[in-house]
Amino acid sequence: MNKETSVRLSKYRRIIQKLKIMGMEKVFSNNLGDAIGVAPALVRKDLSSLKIPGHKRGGYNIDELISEMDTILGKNRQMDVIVVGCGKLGSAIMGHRGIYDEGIKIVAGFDNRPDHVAYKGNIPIYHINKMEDFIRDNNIKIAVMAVPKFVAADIFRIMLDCGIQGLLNFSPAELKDINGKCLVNNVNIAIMLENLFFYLKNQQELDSSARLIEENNMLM
Amino acid sequence: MNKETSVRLSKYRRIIQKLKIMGMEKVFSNNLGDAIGVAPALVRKDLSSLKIPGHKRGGYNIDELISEMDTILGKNRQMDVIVVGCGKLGSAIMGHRGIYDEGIKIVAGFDNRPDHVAYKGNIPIYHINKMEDFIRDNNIKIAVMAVPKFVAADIFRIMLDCGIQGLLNFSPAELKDINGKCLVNNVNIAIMLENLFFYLKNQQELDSSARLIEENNMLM
DNA sequence: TAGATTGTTAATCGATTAACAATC
DNA sequence: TAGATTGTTAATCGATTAACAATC
Repeated sequence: MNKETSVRLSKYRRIIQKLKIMGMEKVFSNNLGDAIGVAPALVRKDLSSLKIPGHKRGGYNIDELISEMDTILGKNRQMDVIVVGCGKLGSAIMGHRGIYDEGIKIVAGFDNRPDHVAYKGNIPIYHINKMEDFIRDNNIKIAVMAVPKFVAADIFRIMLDCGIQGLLNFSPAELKDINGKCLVNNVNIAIMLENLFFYLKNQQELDSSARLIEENNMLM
Repeated sequence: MNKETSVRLSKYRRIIQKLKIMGMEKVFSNNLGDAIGVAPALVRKDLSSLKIPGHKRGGYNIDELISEMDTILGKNRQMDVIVVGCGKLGSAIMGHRGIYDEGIKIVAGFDNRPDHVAYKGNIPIYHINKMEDFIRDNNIKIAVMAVPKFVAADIFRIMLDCGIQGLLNFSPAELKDINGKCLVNNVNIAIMLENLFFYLKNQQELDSSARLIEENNMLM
């Protein structure tokens, strides 16, 4: 299963959950396809690759679907993460409502000045030099990083050493594990904004040339 | 140009900038290809689609490249954005170093309680009901949203009305402009973390079955 | 039964890469 | 000149979709 497929599954799950809350009991591949904007055939393919059976003419049973998916996706296990770097951004993430709602638990924060962090809440904050032991002792697999650019690579190296396998990186440094043991999701806010500007600029150019063509056509 | 291409161009630009700082004067398609992990042919295709000429045997001139790209990508224009929702996350974004470094300027923040926001800095904070006029008066095209889930859709609608064309959305609501006038980048931290867990779980499964196959092979 | 929907195979599509002539 | 690199065309690849037999 590739990353795209995994993301699609998570979308299906979210939609099915909503349908269940609405009181529905079954769902068809075309419902799910419409909802996330893919062909029904792809939905069927995804589900059949997970060995989740549908019923000819009867679609997929929602309860069955949820329980199968939760098992396969590990959603009913504990999802513990740590936040490394508890400045403004790290603190904001620690208090982020959406994470809590999704059933993910932030079990600790780490900072080089644990007494000075902005975050006030129930998550313990430790000194960064406690991180390595904590990760090993608590078998943490996934971390969020929100540290200044110049320390990001060093901290990442330590994380790799103690077996972190997934990282959501908000620091402006582009991180990558060349050994492929750790999947990194770089969330570079500045680059994302820049890309919006780039894309927009380009669209405008396309628009204006489209307009020109349109005008030319009208002359002909 | 599609979004992927636009993202690639922005990566080229970043690398070229670094090469320039290192004192280099030219670069070849295979250098850029290696750096971002694509075939040199794709680099040449991208650049030639922008009408940036290379020199047979001489590669691409770095100064030429930067100035062409900056013009085409609009990097030398002013890049003004607003931040809507100045809670912890919005405030953190307003003070984010990476955005400043990239030359993007956050010109205003908006909140329903402008007197209570955590952010302390030089960016003016206005009441959310001033947003519409501000966007129109200052011709703002791109916004960052960091509001609670339940108000996201309403605020988005107002933004669309006053012509916002790009949105970086940190609220947990999945936003989309059905008319395609506004490109939305949904950054859902919880979903990103969840996907890391999903992907990881799946990898482990694959790993363990790979190990089984491996072991079986050794027996044969 | 007729109609609807799954599960799967073959066709399509778009994006990337390989290959190579042009040429510096 | 020989060698290297671009610019572009054709081939490849992977992912998505269309189509359809199976069957409830």
